[in-house]
Amino acid sequence: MSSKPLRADARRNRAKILDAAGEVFAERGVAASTEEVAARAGVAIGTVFRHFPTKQDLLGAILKDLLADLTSAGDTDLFAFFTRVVTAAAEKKVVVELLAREGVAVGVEGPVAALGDTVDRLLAAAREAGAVRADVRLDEVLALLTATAQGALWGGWPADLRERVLARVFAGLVA
Amino acid sequence: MSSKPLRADARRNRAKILDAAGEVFAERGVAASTEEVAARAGVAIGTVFRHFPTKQDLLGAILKDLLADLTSAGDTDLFAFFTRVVTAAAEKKVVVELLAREGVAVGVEGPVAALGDTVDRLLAAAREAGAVRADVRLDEVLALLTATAQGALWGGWPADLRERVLARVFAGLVA
DNA sequence: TACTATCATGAGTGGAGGCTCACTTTGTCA
DNA sequence: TGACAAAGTGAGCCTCCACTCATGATAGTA
Repeated sequence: MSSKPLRADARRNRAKILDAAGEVFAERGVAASTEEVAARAGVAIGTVFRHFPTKQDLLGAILKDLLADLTSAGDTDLFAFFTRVVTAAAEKKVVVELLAREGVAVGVEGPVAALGDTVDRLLAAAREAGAVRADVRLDEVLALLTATAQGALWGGWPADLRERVLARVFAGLVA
Repeated sequence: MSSKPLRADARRNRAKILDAAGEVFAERGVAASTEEVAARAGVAIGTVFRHFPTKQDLLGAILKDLLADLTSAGDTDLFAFFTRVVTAAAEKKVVVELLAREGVAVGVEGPVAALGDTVDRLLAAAREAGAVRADVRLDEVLALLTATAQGALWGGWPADLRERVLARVFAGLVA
C-alpha cells in the first residue's frame, strides 16, 4: 500500500494540513477554500496539493478520520451512540455535508460502512433487550440518524431543543 | 408598494423567468447558475437581472411562491400536512436548501412565518383532539419537519422508506 | 561535507459564475 | 404613425477558487 516512508518534514506538514483541514472544514463546510486550509496550516498552497492531489482527496482523508473517531468508541447503547453522532455532527459541518451529499463518492466506503455496521450491531442488541420495537429496520434508523444530524446542524438547534427532538425520535422507536 | 404596471413583454418575461427558475433550482439547487435560468426561460441574462437585481432576489421570489403553495391548502390534519411538506421538499432541492441555510436571509420572513403559523394551528388542533402528546412543543415539530425534509432530500430516500420514517416520527409524537 | 532525491514555494492559469452597461429593440400612447 | 420611455440584449468585467509548475530549499545518505 504505502510506498516509501515520508521524509520528516513531509510527515510533519501532512499532519499540520490534516489538522488545519479538520478545523476549517468543520467550521466553514466543504465550501471552504484550499487556500484557507493552507494558510491555517502555515504551508503554501502547493504543499497541500502535493499531499492531496485534489480537494476531494483531502476531504476524503479527514472524513475517514472523523468517522473512525465516531465509530471506534466501544458504544453498547443505540440511543447513546445516536446522541453522540448527532451532537458531534452538529459541530462539524463537513461530516454532515459529506455524508449527506458526497459521502459515498469520496472513496470512504469503508468508514461509512463501519458506521452502518455499528448501528446494525447496536440495533440488534437493542431489539434483543426489548429496548426498541421488533419491527424497527436498519435503514429507518440510519435515515433518522442522518436526518436528525442534518437538522441539528443546519437548523442551529440549541442544546435543549436537540435533546427534546432526540427524545421524540427515540420515543418513536421504543416498544 | 408596486410602482407602475409592467409593460406586456416585461410581464411575460417575468413569468417565464420565474417558471424557469422554479424548475432549474428545484433540480439543481441554489448552485444552479443564473445563466441556466436565463437559457431555460429563453431570455438574455441581462433580462433576468433587470427583473431580479441579485440572485438572492430571484431565490426569494420563488421560495415565496413555493411556500405560499404549501401553506395555502386548507389542511386540517397535522400529520397529513407534515407528510405533504416532506414529500414536496424531497422533490425541490431549493426549498430545503433555502429553508435550512439561507431561508431567513432572503427576505421571505412572511411566508416562512406563515408556515410556522400553519404548523402552530394544526398542532393546537391535534393537541385538542388528543392526537399528540400534550407536551409536544411547536419548535420540536418544526425541527422534526425540517430534519425529515432534509433527510428525504439529501438521503434520496425511496418512497417506502420515507413513509416508514414518517411513521416513526409520528409515533414519537402521538399520545 | 557533498550530493541528490524529495519536498516546499507561490505566482500564474483556466474556468465558472454573478453582475454591468452601452447599445438595440419594442410596447404604449398621444 | 411618430416619439420616447421601458425593456431586452450579450459581450465583457471582476472575483473566487481548484490546480500547475518552474524554481529554490532541505533531509537523508555516503
